[in-house]
Amino acid sequence: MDTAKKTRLENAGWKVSDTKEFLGLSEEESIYIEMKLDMASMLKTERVKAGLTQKELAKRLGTSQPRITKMENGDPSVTLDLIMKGLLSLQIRRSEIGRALQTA
Amino acid sequence: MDTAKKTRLENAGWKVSDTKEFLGLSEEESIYIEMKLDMASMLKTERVKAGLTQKELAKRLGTSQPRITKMENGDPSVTLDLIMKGLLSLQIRRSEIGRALQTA
DNA sequence: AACAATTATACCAAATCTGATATAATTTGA
DNA sequence: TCAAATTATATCAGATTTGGTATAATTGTT
Repeated sequence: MDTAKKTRLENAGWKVSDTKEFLGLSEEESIYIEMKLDMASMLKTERVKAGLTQKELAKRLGTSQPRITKMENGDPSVTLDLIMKGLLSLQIRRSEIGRALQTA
Repeated sequence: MDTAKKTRLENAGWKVSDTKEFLGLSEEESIYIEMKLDMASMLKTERVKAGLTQKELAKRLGTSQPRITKMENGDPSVTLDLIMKGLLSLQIRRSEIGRALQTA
């Protein structure tokens, strides 16, 4: 089941409650995905806070701008590893990451 | 990161970037690796605490016992994603993971 | 010591992830 | 509005990660 279908349903007026219920994921799977999505949006927040464009962050990380888009949007083709490296390249401290994970 | 540590990591299978990049990114790289190693040993600690063998955890996670070994020992061929999934499969809460990241 | 149970190492094919490129869509500013 | 800047989508080859299997090493028990 894919994102396109979810979007289609939503555009048709369906209110899809949450990722877990929709995809029929296990509890662990959904927590994992939410963790990743939260870290992804943290990356975007912090990049903007730092006044950088995706292109600039891409250069700093040694990757391409399109990949930054994927990272920030929680694309499934992006690992938590890559997102963490992105956060660290923005000088976000490990303690901040931990706190975000804890409270999010 | 000093040369001894770099050598130690390389001998353990970690590929540390070349000198130029090494100078610029060493801090982030080492924090990332330490994060992963800490999560890895947390996985081992929690598995043992739960009274499970690697084989049992492997079955629960849908993988093989040898991969659990790699996960617990922080083998470079294991992503943070996989380690997180392991922790979650042990019913470790996200908040605990966050706290561990924060304080470790 | 001998045996069983557990953990670690080596290797592989298949699946997934990555950076790159091209280009489309959107946002921003004059 | 219009052009420039920024962000998003599509595609792909190469690299990395994955689960599986075989087996070696270690640990624990009698």
